[in-house]
Amino acid sequence: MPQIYNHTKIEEKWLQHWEENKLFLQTEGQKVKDIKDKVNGEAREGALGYKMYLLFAFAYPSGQGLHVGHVESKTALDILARYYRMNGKNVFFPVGWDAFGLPAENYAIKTSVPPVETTKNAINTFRRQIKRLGISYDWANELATCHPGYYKWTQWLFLQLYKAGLAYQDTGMVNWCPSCQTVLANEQVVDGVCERCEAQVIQKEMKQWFFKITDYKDELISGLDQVDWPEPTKRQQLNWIGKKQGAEVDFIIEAPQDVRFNTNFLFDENYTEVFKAVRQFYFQELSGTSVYSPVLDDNISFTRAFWDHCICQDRKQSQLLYRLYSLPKIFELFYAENSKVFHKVGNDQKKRVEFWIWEKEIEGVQAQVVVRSINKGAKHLYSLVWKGMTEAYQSNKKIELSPAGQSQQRQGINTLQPDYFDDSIQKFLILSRILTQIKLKNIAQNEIDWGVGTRVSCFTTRPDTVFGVTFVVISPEKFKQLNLVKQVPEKRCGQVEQYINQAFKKTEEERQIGERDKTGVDTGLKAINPVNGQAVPVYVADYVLGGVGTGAVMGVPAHDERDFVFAKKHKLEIKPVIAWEKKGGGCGDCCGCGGKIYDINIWQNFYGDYGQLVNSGQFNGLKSEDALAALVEEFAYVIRPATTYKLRDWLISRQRYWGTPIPIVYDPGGKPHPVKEEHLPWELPTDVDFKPTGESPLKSSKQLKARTEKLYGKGWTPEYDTMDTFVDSSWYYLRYVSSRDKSVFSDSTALKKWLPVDFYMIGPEHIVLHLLYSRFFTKFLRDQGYLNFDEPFMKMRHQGMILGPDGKKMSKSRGNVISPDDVVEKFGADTLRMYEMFMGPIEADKPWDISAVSGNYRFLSRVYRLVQTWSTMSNDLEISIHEGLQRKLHQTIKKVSHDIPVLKFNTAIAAMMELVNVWEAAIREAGNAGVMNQADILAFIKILAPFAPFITEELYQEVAKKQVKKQVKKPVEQIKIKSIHLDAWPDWDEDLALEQQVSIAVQINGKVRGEVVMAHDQLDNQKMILAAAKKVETVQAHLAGKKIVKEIYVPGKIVSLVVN
RNA sequence: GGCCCGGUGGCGGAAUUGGUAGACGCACAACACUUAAAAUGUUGCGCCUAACAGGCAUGUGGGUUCGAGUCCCACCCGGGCCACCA
Repeated sequence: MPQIYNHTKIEEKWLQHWEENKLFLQTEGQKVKDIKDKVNGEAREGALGYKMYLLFAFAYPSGQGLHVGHVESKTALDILARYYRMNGKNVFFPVGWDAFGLPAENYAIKTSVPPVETTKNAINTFRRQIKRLGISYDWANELATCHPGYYKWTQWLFLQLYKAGLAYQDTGMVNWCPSCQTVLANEQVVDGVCERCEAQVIQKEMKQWFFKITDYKDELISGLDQVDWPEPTKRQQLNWIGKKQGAEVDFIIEAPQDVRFNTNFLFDENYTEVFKAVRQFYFQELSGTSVYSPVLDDNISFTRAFWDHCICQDRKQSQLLYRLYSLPKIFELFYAENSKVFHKVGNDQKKRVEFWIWEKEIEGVQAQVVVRSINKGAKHLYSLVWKGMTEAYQSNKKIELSPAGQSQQRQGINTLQPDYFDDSIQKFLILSRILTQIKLKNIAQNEIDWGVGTRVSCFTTRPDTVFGVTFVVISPEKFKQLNLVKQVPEKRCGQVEQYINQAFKKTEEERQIGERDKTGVDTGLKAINPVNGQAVPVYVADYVLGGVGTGAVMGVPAHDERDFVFAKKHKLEIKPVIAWEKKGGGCGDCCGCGGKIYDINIWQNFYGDYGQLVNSGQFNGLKSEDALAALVEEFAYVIRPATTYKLRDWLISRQRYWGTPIPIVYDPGGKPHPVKEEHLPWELPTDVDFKPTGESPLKSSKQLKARTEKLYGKGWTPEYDTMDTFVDSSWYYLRYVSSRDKSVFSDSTALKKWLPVDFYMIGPEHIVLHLLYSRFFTKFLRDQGYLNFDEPFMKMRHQGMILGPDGKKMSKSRGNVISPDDVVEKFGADTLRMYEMFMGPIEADKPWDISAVSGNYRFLSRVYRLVQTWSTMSNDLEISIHEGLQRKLHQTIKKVSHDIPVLKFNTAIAAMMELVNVWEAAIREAGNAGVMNQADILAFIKILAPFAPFITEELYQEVAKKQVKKQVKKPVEQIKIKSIHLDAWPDWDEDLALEQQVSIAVQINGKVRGEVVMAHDQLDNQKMILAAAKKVETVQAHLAGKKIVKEIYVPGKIVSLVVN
């Protein structure tokens, strides 16, 4: 029997043996094998049940092969897998490849080697390396995203989203990397340059596919309560979704005297009348007035009855709100030059009724106003109908409408149904919300110039500072959209237009991040602050972004840093409206009391703090937190609570070859149609030119075009873009459980058995997007009836990074990359695994230290030698059980059993090292190896097994065979022993694990001066212990001549004496 | 600028979550074995001090407590993510 630890021989032997015996395949083919749950070691940390789905972050098989960073996280998860298996859990531990992606394609561009080949080679390398490490993956369900058997279902998923209206096409400016020749997501642009190649990113307009992840924004927030994830990870998800609560405040932009009236204004002669109506609309009663409509050639009366419909209990809020939100839309239809008008005659209770229907598209929404005749001559406004909404209210019932663009049917609300307003203000608020969500072009656009009245909503998180508004800033985008340029006084017109054009160019070229200059231009327009009627200047400035909030900001320089800088630069008034409590006497900086004294010349951070309202009219003295409610109560028609989100829809189109083709075909008219399901997988063609041309490489494929025309008809063209690889990796954990299934994306029985994932190990680099997208897919598939859970990953932890020996991130360019192959060759996989687990906490970043590896190699060698010695000699030995060693063993089993589930592998290994130290000392003392019996030795090997699977298997087989040989007289070669990795985890004896003698430190005035040693069953005897403590010699020396003031005894821990 | 994570011997890191700081390993030193080296084993190893005894020590400064690496306040340093987000 060899005494020398030959790692290579041992590891290769067992690797082959396990492979041949299919040791770790929990599933065979697509069927999930049922394993009887063992009773032993039942759920030590509880709550996890008997199945255990362990998932390792989907890996991209790069050409360089595995590096030591992969080894750490894979080993950690492997230890869990082996531990849970030995504890009787049904473990599912699959592996697969996120195989689509840019590196293979870039390599193809350089060398013309097809990505299929490079990817295949890379996967083979990875597979070999991983197996060599002894990772106990279930290879039967291995998958790769670039395999048609997988991406068929990625495409199927796309089609499901498309059918549900959650995949849509839109044109927009996208980030374009001129070097990679592709569209980049915002998150792939770092400081204005491409994350991958560092080329300057430019903006380009393209038609793209989007997934409507924003539909799930609220559930993506609330779902986080269900999962056990690190808090910072949850916070990052929340940050990304970026839900902000605040308020929208409406400012009315008043055109100054020299405003240019449009000559072909429709209602020139009626201007005063319209003007009057609008004034009343905002500020007064409207009933009794009428509006002349040229198309109808008649007046429309806003009768008392009309308003009666609108009135409910709380007159102040409901009526004003209604007018505010519905009337601009009605007016717009009436006055729009290009609205269509239909005339219809119908019957209502046998009476002839005439209808006039105004129809116009307003921002993609077909809006209708129906007017019907009541009496001869008089016309009565009847209803408002909006086509294209997704929800509506009829009477008091909420009704779901089919998604926009899907149905040609008219949809809408009968806003004037009296019973709609029957009971509560709540419904009214809901209605207002719906109406405000339909973005309208400004009621004062183009031809109609009201003289008053462009309404600009400003989103703010600080409605409490609304009295401090001294200017309003509108983003260039919004300014253009509202057509406010037309209202700008002539002499400023050129300046404003120039600024806006410049701002757009700036976005096009690229936004310089470093430049924080608060440029802007005074438009000469004035906005009315609704709370105090003050007219403040309106600026256009590009520090306000079109896509954020409402694209317009109320400038409160006293309490917002950016507004402050802007005000200073443009010499605008700064008006503090928040007061803070002064700490201490408020004496300035003499005593560090932090007296908060406001100075409009310097910006200080605390200006942004909450406090008490001052200079705010009737709201003075109110706390910031209470201000919104009070403001809404008073100014409901111009201030309303509002919420904004940072999250945008997910742009999935990539102008790339090596990805999943988007399953869409276009008819000769250019209209998109989904590829029929029977044509899936919609295969990626092979006859493409990889060289970048600025267009999708698939355009060069004759195969693809021919296939499309053959299946769909002449003149039909395929979609040439492929999908973002995040799409592939957002559902792979569902496919694992039945990866070979050809009939369904994932087998429902298998899903029920294994999902959701119990433990997910993932690097911190995937925290935001991968998780967000995966959660979105899970929720979508649940809503489609395919899944019965809300969150895919129940528990998640992150592995840290292994840094190079220089303490820097490993990278090829730094030349500090460590290959696991070299380490495995020199020390073996067991040592590599042990070392990486021993380096420190799994979540921390740790530098690689090759000399430290030898410590673990030494440890394994010692273990090997010890067990071998014992095994060789045990026949001739008198076994005398060593009590200290027994106790240490059971303490170690306990410690390791507790540490593994919480991933504290480093301390578990330290504990085992201690045991071996004690063990060796005991042997030295006894003079021979007979200090442990066989059961104890096997128990130790077992707890080491998850960490070092090869050496433990070897030793276990040796020792166990010996035992069998004693019982049945057979040649050793014929004895078959079950693998250690399928055997049961050892139990510990709680009594033995308990420390018999406990040393209790004695402190005097907080300093340790001695200790008393107590038997563990005496620890509750406070009197005795205090007495003993005082008798300790070293303690006595410190007590001499002093008086004991206080005596404290913390059971089992410490005695603390206070003397004077 | 915002948010997050860290700061403990020469190094990687322990510390039952408020109870004897430095487990375990590396490196280092001395010794043993050896002609010698490697390997292996034994012993030592936070700093100050000749030493006993003691004193000082967990980024800095305060605080709470019988007792603080751990809790609170202020600050310094390093790393990561986001960034003109109203």
